[in-house]
Amino acid sequence: MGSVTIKDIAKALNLSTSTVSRALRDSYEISTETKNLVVNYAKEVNYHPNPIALSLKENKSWSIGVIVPEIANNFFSNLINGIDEIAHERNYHVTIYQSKELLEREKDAIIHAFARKYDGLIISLADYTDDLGYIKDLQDNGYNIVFCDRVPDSFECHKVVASNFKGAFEATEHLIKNGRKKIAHITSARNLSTSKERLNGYLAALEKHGIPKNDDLIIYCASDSETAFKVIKDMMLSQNPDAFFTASDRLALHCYAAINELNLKVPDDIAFIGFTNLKEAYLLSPPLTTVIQPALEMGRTAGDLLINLIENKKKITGFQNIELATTLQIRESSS
Amino acid sequence: MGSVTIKDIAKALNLSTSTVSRALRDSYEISTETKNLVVNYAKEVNYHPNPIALSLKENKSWSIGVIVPEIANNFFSNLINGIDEIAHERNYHVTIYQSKELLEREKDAIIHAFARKYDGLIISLADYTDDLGYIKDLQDNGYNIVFCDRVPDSFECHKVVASNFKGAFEATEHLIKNGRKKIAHITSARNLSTSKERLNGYLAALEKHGIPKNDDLIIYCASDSETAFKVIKDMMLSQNPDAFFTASDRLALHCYAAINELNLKVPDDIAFIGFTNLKEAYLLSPPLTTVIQPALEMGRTAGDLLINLIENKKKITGFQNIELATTLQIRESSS
DNA sequence: ATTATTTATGCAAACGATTTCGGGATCGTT
DNA sequence: AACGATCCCGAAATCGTTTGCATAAATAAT
Repeated sequence: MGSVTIKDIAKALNLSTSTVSRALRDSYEISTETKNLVVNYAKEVNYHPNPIALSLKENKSWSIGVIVPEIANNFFSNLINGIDEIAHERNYHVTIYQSKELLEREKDAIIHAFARKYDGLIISLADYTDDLGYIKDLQDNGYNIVFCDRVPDSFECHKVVASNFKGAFEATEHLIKNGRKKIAHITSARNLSTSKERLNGYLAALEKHGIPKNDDLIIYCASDSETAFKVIKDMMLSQNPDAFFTASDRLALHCYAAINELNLKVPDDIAFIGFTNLKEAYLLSPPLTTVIQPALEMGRTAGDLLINLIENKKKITGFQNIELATTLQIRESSS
Repeated sequence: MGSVTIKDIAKALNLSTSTVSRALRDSYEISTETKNLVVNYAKEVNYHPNPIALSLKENKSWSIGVIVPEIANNFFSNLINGIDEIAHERNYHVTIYQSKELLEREKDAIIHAFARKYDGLIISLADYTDDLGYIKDLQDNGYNIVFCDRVPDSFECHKVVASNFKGAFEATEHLIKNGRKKIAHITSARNLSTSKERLNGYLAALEKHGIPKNDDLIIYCASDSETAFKVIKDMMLSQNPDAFFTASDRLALHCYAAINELNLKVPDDIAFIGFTNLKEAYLLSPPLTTVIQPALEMGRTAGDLLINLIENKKKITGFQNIELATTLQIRESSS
């Protein structure tokens, strides 16, 4: 509870706090004798400098914040793992916030991180985030922010993303080449950068192969998971597509569940590709073909970029815009 | 960047910092006129009090730390969700640490949390944690710690756990009642409280039904995932059990993979029960029977307990020891 | 022997906020 | 008119640390 302070040491050793402080930081102005005295005593009483006092003084916390919609999601937890690895290597601590897809919580988190003097922030935006003005203000004020995965498109910023367009394009084309003609696309909230790009990739593949766009085959399922399952099932019944391309972990599971419930056979009745990082994709029945995002690597990249920005404000000019390749992992669900 | 401070407001309004502070905290000593003046101006310039300064003064951070072995794990991320919900309700922030099953990182995290004046800590211990002395010291010093899931057994402390013994007992008995005679148990590191209790539950069920213990059917697979798969496969080949009871999410997946690779049929060749919180358990083929831990509720309980301890040091006497019921979710893998 | 220089240390301000104490107005009561 | 009460407000200490400046003692240079 009552930790030892520099003042306690000073009193015990009959020195001033300044001397103690300098001795501990190995300043040249302190005699070796005194230094040893102080250092040994500090070790003995298990002294640790109070990081809060340091933060107050230095206006720096050696911590970065990470805001994701949801932790219990393979993609995001791997992303966090990547960030965490780098942060740990470079002596930073990570504080994780969950927005739960709620603007209110996202904003709270950002304000908290800023107020707490976190040295920077990595953000993956919530579903319906529209008012990004206050984030831009922060950024314009010199606060270090790196966006990751779900990024804003209304202003310039540092971004680390997966090749969503290309990934979606390849997945769709793979389905087409396997003879599928009526490919449904289940995606997340329409304003998300990831949704848009994946949709565009999907559409581009259709167009390339002369398949007309069919709006009935595209549905947006935002964060409300309860209705997602129902909506997907309804659309299967009404439209009877011969393939599915889903845009997230969450949606892939809902689709699988819907398919199960309707007793459809994959891939005979319907082919299936997810845009997921599910650890269990290969154990599903049949094993799920999926566009894999390099979540860990994205996290590492974003973490590295952010810390470079923090330590290095001068050298990096212009906004970084890093895209990492996805890979199409073909399994049985799409053949 | 340069946030507005109370000093800035005082200067701008020609008041003292004390007056500004009091006005913002709605003190009775300040005239409504002045209050309005200050409050409006503060809003206008977007003033937020510096939580670091507050922490320094109050020796309180309104934050709690959570240490788990791994975030990318359904059980732990749900646990965290529970903690997060309660913390949010009660105006605390949560900082998550991953120990990665490493003592070194666990210790770092604890020291960091303590130094940062986090108001308390929820810990789920790493694999091989043996030296718990320094944690006990902290606890004896009055630092608030609640252990959750993986708890120490060498000293008294606040605990929130699942009914591991009972859950394992019921699962094993269920297998026995379905005619299985040679039931293997795959579990985690032997020193973990959860491993011990689940093993005991398994053994108790065997004993009750007159099945002798067979050490060849029990294997410990600690955090090293790469060998786990191989070890499990070897044991299947050499021992040819007719059922599996695994003690964690991670191990359940390795087992499923091993079964797949050996082309065994579940449940005809081998029955299977996991002790898991896999979201996808019902989509595996066949759907996985599992002992479900109330992860979210455990998190909420631990969070609540911790915050009660923090705010309320007097009233709670003695160490709390809370056990929450597991439920056996029967699906096709065990019939 | 006197002055200059080095060596080792202490004092005090600063970071941003709260809070104890005290004091100057203003008002009412007698 | 005098006294007490009430109402507003400011000065200063405090939390733990760092750091510019001052100072004392010891040594070196003249």
